[in-house]
Amino acid sequence: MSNRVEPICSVKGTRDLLPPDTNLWQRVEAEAHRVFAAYHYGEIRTPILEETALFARSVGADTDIVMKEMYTFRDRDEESLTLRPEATASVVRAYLEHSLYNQGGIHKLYYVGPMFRRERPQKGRYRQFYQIGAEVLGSQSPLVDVEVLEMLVLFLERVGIREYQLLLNSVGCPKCRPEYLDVLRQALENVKPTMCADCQRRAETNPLRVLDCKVEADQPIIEKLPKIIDHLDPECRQHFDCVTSGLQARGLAYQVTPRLVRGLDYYTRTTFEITSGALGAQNAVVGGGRYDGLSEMLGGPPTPGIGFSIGQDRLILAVQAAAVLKSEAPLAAYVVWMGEAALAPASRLVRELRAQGLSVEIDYDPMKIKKAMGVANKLQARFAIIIGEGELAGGRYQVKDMTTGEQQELSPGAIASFLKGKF
RNA sequence: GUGGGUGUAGCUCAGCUGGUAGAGCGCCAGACUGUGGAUCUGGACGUCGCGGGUUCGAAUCCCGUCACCCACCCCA
Repeated sequence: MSNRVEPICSVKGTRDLLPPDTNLWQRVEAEAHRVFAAYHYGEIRTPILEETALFARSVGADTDIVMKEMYTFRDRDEESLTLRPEATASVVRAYLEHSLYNQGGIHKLYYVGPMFRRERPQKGRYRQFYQIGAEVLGSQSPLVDVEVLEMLVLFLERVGIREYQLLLNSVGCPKCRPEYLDVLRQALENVKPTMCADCQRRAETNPLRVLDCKVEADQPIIEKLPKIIDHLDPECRQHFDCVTSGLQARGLAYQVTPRLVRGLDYYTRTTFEITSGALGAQNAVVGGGRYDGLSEMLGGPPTPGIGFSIGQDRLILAVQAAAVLKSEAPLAAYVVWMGEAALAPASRLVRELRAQGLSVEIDYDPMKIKKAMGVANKLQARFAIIIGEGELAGGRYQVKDMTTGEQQELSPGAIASFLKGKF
């Protein structure tokens, strides 16, 4: 008798991804590799662990992410390390660390991997979540913004996402944003008392967040508040206009959303978000924008940048809702053998087929044919290959099409090419 | 960090006002000893999340606790 031991579960907000779901994850990632490569992006892989200061300096010391959501700990030598809550800071850090700016030109990089934020989990929100993101460093052209969005839209359509909205805004730059904030604060002074409690608080702590309020009664008030896109300086205004006209020229639909305010400090000018229905409250699938000052914040030379990150967990939810891609990993054949004498030839055939890249399964425990055919069916094998005494004697194996029920005899050497013709 | 909901078989869930557990699906076996998907028959499987309390008796009532889910917040 064994003593009962406490089972160990995955920690809160983390989860195991299992087949067949992982097949869908792989296909989404494969599509990202294809699309991004077509736009001439190269993959970057940065450490998951970074010095804490990297995020404090880039994301912003008084953002929610840095203040209360990071997994931060002291290493054995007392250094403060953090599990990355996002990847843009790491990408820029790597860009500077390897002096890529000295190579001239622009750098287009993308990444896929896990991020960590210690929030209360809910639908589409996990403590370990996955992002697929891309960054362009070294260009301040608004047409790069347009191209980034074009690539994003192509990717989403490739994975079967149709119902989405591209929300677009500009948050100005360190020159014009403070001026806007003054205007906004002044405007809020008058209407603040009529707004919800949260907004009254936000009006003090973070006026931009007021714009994001979802309380119905506050909407008419918010409508009348000054919009940042009406207070951009000439350069920012021109940049924004170039982005919108560029999107129009390429037939990309967008919606200017004055309320769209990104939560990270490093954003400048263009910001955007892509939302999808069927996602619950956490409906942002993609967030991104321009961050022209980030390099300097991290001690590098002035280097404009723009990027986005896709919430892969949320994307998968949306893909599943759209039901275009399904989780499936087709099995080409299941090999049924009867009698000890058939096992070795069956194993040889399986090895040959697999070496040809065909997905093939075999069980090594003896089974009655009825049972074995049941297994072939359960595994959804496209073909069952039957090898028994008669087949060994005749040198030809039975190959049964499990979808039609048709069966034919083939010599062992002919099976591989026959199957390959079917896939 | 705050609120609400849910924890019963591998999965989805039923179990009324307390009398110590059920269905469907799945799984195993047989009907059908070299051919799956259909049907029928039989079978295995539960610390009723965990701990405590009330009670002759708790899956059921009470308290606590943990986990998951959803929402707030924030964001991907």
